[in-house]
Order: sequence, then C-alpha cells, then structure tokens
Amino acid sequence: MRRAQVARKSGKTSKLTREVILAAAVKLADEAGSDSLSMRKLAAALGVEAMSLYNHFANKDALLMGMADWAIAQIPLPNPDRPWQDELRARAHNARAVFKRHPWTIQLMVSLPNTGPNVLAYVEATLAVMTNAGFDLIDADHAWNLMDSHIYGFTLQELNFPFAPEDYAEVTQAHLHLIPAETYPNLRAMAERVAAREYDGLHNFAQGVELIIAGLEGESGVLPES
Amino acid sequence: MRRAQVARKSGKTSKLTREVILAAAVKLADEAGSDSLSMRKLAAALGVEAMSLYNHFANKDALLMGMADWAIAQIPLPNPDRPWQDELRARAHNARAVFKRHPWTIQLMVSLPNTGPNVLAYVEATLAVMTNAGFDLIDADHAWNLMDSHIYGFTLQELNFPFAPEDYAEVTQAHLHLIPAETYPNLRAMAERVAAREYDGLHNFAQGVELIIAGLEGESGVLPES
DNA sequence: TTGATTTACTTACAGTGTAAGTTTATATCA
DNA sequence: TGATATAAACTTACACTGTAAGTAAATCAA
Repeated sequence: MRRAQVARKSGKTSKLTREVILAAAVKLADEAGSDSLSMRKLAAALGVEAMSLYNHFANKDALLMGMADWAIAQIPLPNPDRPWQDELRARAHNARAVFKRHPWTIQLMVSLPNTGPNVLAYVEATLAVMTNAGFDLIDADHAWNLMDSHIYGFTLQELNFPFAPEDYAEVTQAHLHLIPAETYPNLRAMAERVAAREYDGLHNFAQGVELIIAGLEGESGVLPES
Repeated sequence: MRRAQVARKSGKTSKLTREVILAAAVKLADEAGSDSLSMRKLAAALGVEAMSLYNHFANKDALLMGMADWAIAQIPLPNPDRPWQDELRARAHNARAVFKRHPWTIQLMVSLPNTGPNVLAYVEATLAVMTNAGFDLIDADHAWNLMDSHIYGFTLQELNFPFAPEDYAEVTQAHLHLIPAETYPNLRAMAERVAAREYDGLHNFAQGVELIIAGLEGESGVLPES
C-alpha cells in the first residue's frame, strides 16, 4: 500500500513542506494568537504528529523566524526608481498594514535575530531607495532604522491597546472614577473628552511618518552624538 | 514555636510581600532573562513554594505587570516647570537607559495592558510638561505617543541586536560571503564598511529624539489624517 | 481563649518543547 | 526487478510550565 507524499495518519494528501507548515502556522497564529501556537496544535492542524515538524525546522524558534520572514514578504518592496519620500511613506503604511493583519510579526521580529531572505531583500530595497536618492550609505542606514523604530514602536502600542476603538468612550466613562482629577489632572481631562466622544483617543501614525520624512529632508549630514 | 512573618520552610525572616516578590523577580529577570522567570524559580529564590506567590498576585501576568510598573518607576519623572524640549529629551534618554538596564521591560509594556500607578504618574507628568508649555491636550497626547514609539521601537531593536558592538566588525567579516554584492549591493557595501571598521553599525537614538522635538516645535496644529 | 482570616504548603493536572529511538515510505543503484 | 540507503513520520519519555483545589499553619479580632 503506497500513498505518495502523504502524512501517515490522516488521509491528507498535501505534502509536508516548509511552505505548507509555515502557511498553517500563520493561519493558526492569526486566528488564536501566537502565544497559543504550539508544536502539537500546529501538527494536529496539519494531520501530523508534533515531532514530524522537526524534520523541516530545527526547533520552534526556527519556525517562528520563518513565520516572521514570511510576514515581511507580504510587504511590497519599495521601488528605488521613485522619489524616496513617497517610497518611505508607502513602506511605512504598507508595513503597518501587514503588522496589523498578522499581529504576532513585530514581537517575533524584535525577539529573534532574523536574517531570512525576505528580511534581507526588504532592507536592501529600502537602502537602495535612499542611496539612489543621493543619501550617503550610513545616513540611509540611520534613516530606515529611524522609520522602522516609529513603525515598530507605534504599531506595537496600537496592537496592544486593549479596547476596540468603538468601545473606548464607553469603557473610559465606566472607569472615570479611577482617574481622580487631583492626582491626574491631565489624564482626567483627556479621559473626560474621550468619554464625551470629543476625542477618539487614537494616535496618529501618519503624523510621525511625515515628521520623520520632513526631518530627513532637512538633514544636513551633521547628526548629534548617540 | 512562633516565628513572626516567616516563610515556613526556610529560615528566612523576610516577610513575603508584593514588594519583596517584585524585587526578586526583577533580579531574576535581569540575570537570567524574563523568559526563564518561572513561578517555581522565583519562589525558590525567595525560599518559598510557588503557590505562595498566588497569595500576593492573582497570576503570573499580574506579577509581570507589577514588574513593568516597577521598571517605569525607575525613570525620573519629567518636571512640568522646565522647557518641554529639555524634559522630553531627558525623558527619552532616561527611559532608554532604564529599558537597557532591565531589558524585559518593553516587551512587557507592549504585551500586557498596563495601568499601574507608576505608569499613570509617568504619563500624567509627561502630559503636564506639554500642556504647561501651551500644547493642546490632544496634541500633547500625540506628542508623547510619538516619542514613546521612537523610544520603544528603537530600544527594542537595539536590545535584540545579536552581537556585542565590539564583536560586530569581526562577525560581519566572517559572514561577508553570505551577502553577495549581486543580490544585495547596498547591504554588501555596508557590511564591508563595518568589517573594515569604517562604520560601527550603531544606530542613532539621539537623532530621532532631536528630529521629533524639532518636528513638534514646528507643528502648526494641522496634522495629516491617520 | 476562641473563632475567623490570612498565608504558606501539598498534591495533581493538562499542557509545553524536544531528545532519543523506531517504523515506514521514498529515492538510488545493481 | 530487488536490495539498500536516505528521508520523513511516528512513539515514547522527560523535565518543565502555570495554576486549580484542598490542607495546614500562623496571625489577627473578639
């Protein structure tokens, strides 16, 4: 009895490869959160035993790195032949969109060293945009790191925000009593405006993007010491 | 036989309180990494059983939130009576210093909703700096979020960098062959400059801080849509 | 002193990553 | 074709995790 390219247990006919495993892992992490992604659950979703995954990934960290690299590949590469301002702006918004679609990505990017092919291609394309525009290589390196800091930092905070935007006013109203005006006058004033629906409490990603682009435009090459 | 305020098992005489537990948890996380902080190890370090900790913290997440709040308390509060530029700058550098001393902090801050007293005081003081300087409350909210995005994003990447700065040139030299100039011309050029010790590869935290402050100075109140 | 409450301990359970070893399926060569 | 080597899936087992549930000891309140 020979079943070609088949998991032994189930009747599934899909061949178990890095790509198939990664796709299933991404799906599981998107649905249930990356915290609840275990080798056993992932294997079960593939109709396979946990240890079979270790034929394709050295360990769980390698699998997670593969997921991060997969996610980075979802971000359109910037085009080095177009104006750097537009490309940097588009890159920021595209990256944020992907990170919100796959909320586990940033945590993985900043907790495991990642030198996957897609990450390298992404950095290379960004550097190319900047050097093509006349930036010195090192200025270009600082520039993309600056923008990435904003993208990562902003989106991480955004993803961690514990309420849905539409519930925020209501929740704030209910917890106003925890923010006494004597101790927290500014926080209190802001909470009241949120509760009154005069302020949605959402922060402004684009503001930071534009501020950084403008700052890089005005850059003279003389930077303060780190 | 009565021993006042004592762990039953060991001869330790220190009373088990939230503060004592947090201090031990911080110490363990600093030494061994927050990944390897388990309730059993923490309890053992305190000469106590794991389940005893649950009399002081509802669960592990509550303990981790307590640690994050403790860390935030290590950052000096900005002074609302001094120029906002200086205070925002100092806050950024002080925060980064604390996050580097306790590298688990940012991960906790952006993975658990945190409304501990020290976090609230920290935000309140920052808002006060900005509103005292004449910023609208909502502009102030956007401003500190912007700076925090930079602090978090930059420092997370910095902490994740897998090599010690003094080893970077050597390591890059050894891995140059993995960065072919045909595929990655810019990355290759940069790697060569790092390997030749013409560039230390360190990114520039202060550049971003100054860029954001300058951007906020020039802000006219009209922001692009998020 | 008695009773109530707090705090520490013990046991147990379901779940984790993965080392080690075994079995089965596929690919290669005679 | 059949023999053999390699690759991939499976089984078992281990040390560890957070924590629910129940018990015992210490402290506080009357």
